[in-house]
Amino acid sequence: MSKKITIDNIAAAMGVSKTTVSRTISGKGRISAKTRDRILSYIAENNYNPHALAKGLANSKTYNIAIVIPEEYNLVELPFFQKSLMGILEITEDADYDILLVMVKPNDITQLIKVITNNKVDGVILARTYQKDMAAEYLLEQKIPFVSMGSSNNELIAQVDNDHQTACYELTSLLLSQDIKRLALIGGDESHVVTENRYRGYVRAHQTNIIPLDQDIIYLNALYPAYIQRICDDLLKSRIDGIICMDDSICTILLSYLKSKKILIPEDIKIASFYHSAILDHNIPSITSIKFDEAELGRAACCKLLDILNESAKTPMEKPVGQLRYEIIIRESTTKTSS
Amino acid sequence: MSKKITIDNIAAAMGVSKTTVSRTISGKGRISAKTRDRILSYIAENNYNPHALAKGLANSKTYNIAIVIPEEYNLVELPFFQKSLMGILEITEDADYDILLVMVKPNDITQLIKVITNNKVDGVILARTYQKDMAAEYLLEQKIPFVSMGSSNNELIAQVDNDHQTACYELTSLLLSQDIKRLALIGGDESHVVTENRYRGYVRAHQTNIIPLDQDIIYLNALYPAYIQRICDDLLKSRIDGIICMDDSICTILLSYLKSKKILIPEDIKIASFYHSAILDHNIPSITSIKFDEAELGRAACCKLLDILNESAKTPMEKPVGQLRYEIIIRESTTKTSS
DNA sequence: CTGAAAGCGCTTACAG
DNA sequence: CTGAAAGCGCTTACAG
Repeated sequence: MSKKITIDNIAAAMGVSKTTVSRTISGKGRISAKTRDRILSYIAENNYNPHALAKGLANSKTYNIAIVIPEEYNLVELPFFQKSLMGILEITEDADYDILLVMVKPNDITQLIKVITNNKVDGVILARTYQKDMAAEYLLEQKIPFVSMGSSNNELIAQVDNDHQTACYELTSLLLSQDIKRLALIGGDESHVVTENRYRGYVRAHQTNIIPLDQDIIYLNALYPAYIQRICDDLLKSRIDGIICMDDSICTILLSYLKSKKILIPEDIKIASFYHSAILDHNIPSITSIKFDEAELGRAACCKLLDILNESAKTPMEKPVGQLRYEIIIRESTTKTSS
Repeated sequence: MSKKITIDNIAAAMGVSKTTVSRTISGKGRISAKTRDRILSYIAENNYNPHALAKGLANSKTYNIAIVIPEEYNLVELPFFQKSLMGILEITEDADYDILLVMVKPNDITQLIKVITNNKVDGVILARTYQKDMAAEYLLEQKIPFVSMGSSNNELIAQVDNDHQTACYELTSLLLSQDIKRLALIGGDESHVVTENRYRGYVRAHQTNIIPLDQDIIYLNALYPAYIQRICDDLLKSRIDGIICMDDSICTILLSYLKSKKILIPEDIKIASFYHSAILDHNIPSITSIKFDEAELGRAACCKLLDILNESAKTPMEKPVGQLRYEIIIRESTTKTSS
């Protein structure tokens, strides 16, 4: 189309200085209503758009936010990432910021460092937190504003999260109170803070319900199908009544394996899981699970970061994010059989 | 940490002009080996990193690529998007570019326009193509380099795709040759180019196998569960032998409904689908499906765009992307029952 | 209310 | 081989 129009062009066409043009655009400083309106209408007609780079260079901002995602999302089909990302995008739609995607590996945050040292972003959202989190440490050290989705043990880190501990507490209590006394737990990566939180909820529920905890039916780091199957073999020998899976990926593998072993659910064993995903809900029998609003989590994280970024300049309006809720969806897999 | 170091600082410290520093960094123009090495080692020690914005402003590049994803990914749990995104990120890791995420709605590409007019990106990857594609038309008109993942009917558009037509042709032929003569087809959004391509493969397979086509057992635009169930009711009356689903989302809904109707698979009806996802593979019975390498698709798209972006400057090296293959995974849902 | 000028950090003809 | 200078498009004290 027509040539890219700049603030200089406008100034020349209007017979004013570019200072004036810049000011009417930014709304800073007093401009006579008359010249302002003239300039504004000229801008509208010739549909001028500021050059983000130049603007950014002048006030050392990039108007970009990085979302850091672990490479492991490559392997699993969990919709968590996609849904929370959509929530983040909803927020940035109306903000001045755009989203830059950065992928990091377990012990390799070079991509994040690259993006930070090249000054490509103003702030960062961490899509997952680890007990010992290289990315978080680096950002803290560099004094880059960031918020993490998922809890961190470090209080210096701005964070948003669903209450996984209470969620797991409630789910566990619910099952224990249904006469499922020997309730196993299979969890994922122990280095994830979220794994620890769920574990704690499970423990707490046993204490409250005065049911002894059996460490032999608690398995963490169940990351590979083969290991999950071995766990399953062990559990079958342990005469358990039920199993809580910490995510739908674990649960899916478990379900296939149990079916191959002709174990009936819920007759022989009750099953419950985290994440109310399609794969669990369409399963026969459908699986009791905890449902989080991932998009809401993304929205909350993004709002929080925007608040931090604007804090210095504008009034710290700290939009209260509200408690992020969850829901326990009861399905066939934990329902008493009518026999 | 230490203050951000600039080209000016280096020049001062080294007693040379910033021209010289800039040149040794970019490698353009002749510099004496001696001063070059001095500067280079100084840079390494004080770990200097160029300011991307300033660099970009000077040579009017942003070093960003936009990935445009449709909002509808919000609704479905298809791992397609996530996997192809990971492929794209793999490529940009070693390139100078970063990935900016842009979400568009069916009839609203304002976010894309915003990113383009604000000069935030140098090129674009379209994650989905439509028969009439607002985004593609806009980019063509603005002369922004872009490539689409998925086929387009417009030859002016750089595109990468799996061969969905041949894939559907082969799958259909395979089933027809197994004595599944009345083979229904349930497809998604007709405005997607990919839907048309699969449909054509289905038709072509009937012609080749000299089996009459029955339009009454072909359903497109099966976008909502309720509609899919109604289709299913119709099909059950039509005495069909098998059904091909154009995606795993449709297939999942179909499977639940068929189970609720006590229809046995594969005994009563054979089922096959596109997308070899966990949900179909873990289903009992497991579902025959076509497997694509989504990460490879992302990689190919990204390489192609990088080629286009570099074409003007460097030598057009047009890395040949190679045919993107697919695989038909035969599972229980189409296997002859031994009765 | 308005403008001339310097500056953000880099690049690149042009002239030695 | 090297440098002074102008420029990318915007912002913002400073001075009217």
